[in-house]
Amino acid sequence: MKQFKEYLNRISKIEDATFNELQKCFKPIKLRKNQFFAREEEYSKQIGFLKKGIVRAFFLNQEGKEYNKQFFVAPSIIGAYTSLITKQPNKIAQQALTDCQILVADFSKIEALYDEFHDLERLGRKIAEFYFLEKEQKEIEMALLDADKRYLILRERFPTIETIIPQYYIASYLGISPTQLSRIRRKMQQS
Amino acid sequence: MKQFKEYLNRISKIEDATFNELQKCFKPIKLRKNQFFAREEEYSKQIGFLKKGIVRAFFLNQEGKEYNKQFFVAPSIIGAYTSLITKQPNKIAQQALTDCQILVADFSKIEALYDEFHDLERLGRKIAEFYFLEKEQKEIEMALLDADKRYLILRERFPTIETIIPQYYIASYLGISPTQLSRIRRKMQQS
DNA sequence: TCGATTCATTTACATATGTAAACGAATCAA
DNA sequence: TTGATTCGTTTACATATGTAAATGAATCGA
Repeated sequence: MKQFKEYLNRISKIEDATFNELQKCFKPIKLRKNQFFAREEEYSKQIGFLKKGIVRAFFLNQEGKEYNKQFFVAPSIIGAYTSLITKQPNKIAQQALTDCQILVADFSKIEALYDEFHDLERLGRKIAEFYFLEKEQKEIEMALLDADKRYLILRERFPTIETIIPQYYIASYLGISPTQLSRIRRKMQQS
Repeated sequence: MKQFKEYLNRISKIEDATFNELQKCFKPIKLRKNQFFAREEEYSKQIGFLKKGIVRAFFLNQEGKEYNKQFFVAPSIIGAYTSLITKQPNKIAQQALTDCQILVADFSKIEALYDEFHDLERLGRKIAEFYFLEKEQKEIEMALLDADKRYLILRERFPTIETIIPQYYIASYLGISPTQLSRIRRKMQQS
């Protein structure tokens, strides 16, 4: 729990009393590689704090092909945020890419605490803002940079990720085919 | 101000006392077509409520070519949100595409009110969440749909927009060249 | 009214990228 | 150890899309 508290505190100061209430909502679980934290079509109820491991978020197009939207590398908050907020069916699956340790809570319980603890509401605001910033950052990268550069950025940001997950996941994250990623990798080796 | 209050109330209930304090921060301004609400490289200070008109958000790539990121159609909140949150220089310009009526406030004044008014903090959270949802929606559209379908969606969402702004702005929003948009339009006329 | 400007379209061409299939290396399980 | 499986790469080919330039229509200002 210490790791969790520090993680939250770095986002927004949280009082001890607040964290005490908050932590009561969370329980540790383990996820094996390839198990799911959130599934498509379900109404998501749970939010998690990823203590250890890597999780991918992905969705499927009409032909059933996967598009990897995001990688969560611990420490990170995970969960089908959009489904939790909108109470609509989840479009985005989240799956463990490695064995994971996670603290899990019912999101409704946390929402119920917002009324009582203003600093928790503030934390919620900061997290939403942070999610927004991440999205905008990716939007700009997708619009401004070609796949070569996005690949380099990904490798800088998560140097270990390539040793852990297959190339075709990375290609999908970059929005290109595995063939194209292979071409990019070859070109980069030559120079 | 009524329109503004109703707009906010639809996002999150706001008490009269809170709104009274809040509205003191805002002043009406007008923007002529092509004038800027936010500029690149500046440290943004102001947030706005767009009462009337259309504003585009865009940024430039290395060659100085514009990419239209978003269209704000009244009623809407505008402002360089990322710069306001991070206090970093703004990367995204916002420019009036039509004559506009806007309520403007110093963002720092609003942030100062967060401490006092819990319901305002909640509103801030909801707005951040809403921004996030919008971004995720666009991310999914960009990843899953080809330009043809994204074009149709844009036309459904803003039926008037094509009569107001040039095609090459729309092409840029869709992430394609004007040539390609023209090809798509021709194909759609034929069928 | 007339010339200039803006803008959508079109054409020709080059290129980037996807798809499908084959191949081979590495890994894994029996 | 061996056969199967997974996965990255490569090849061949088709196609989508960008760029550059020309054209023509519409609009605007003097």
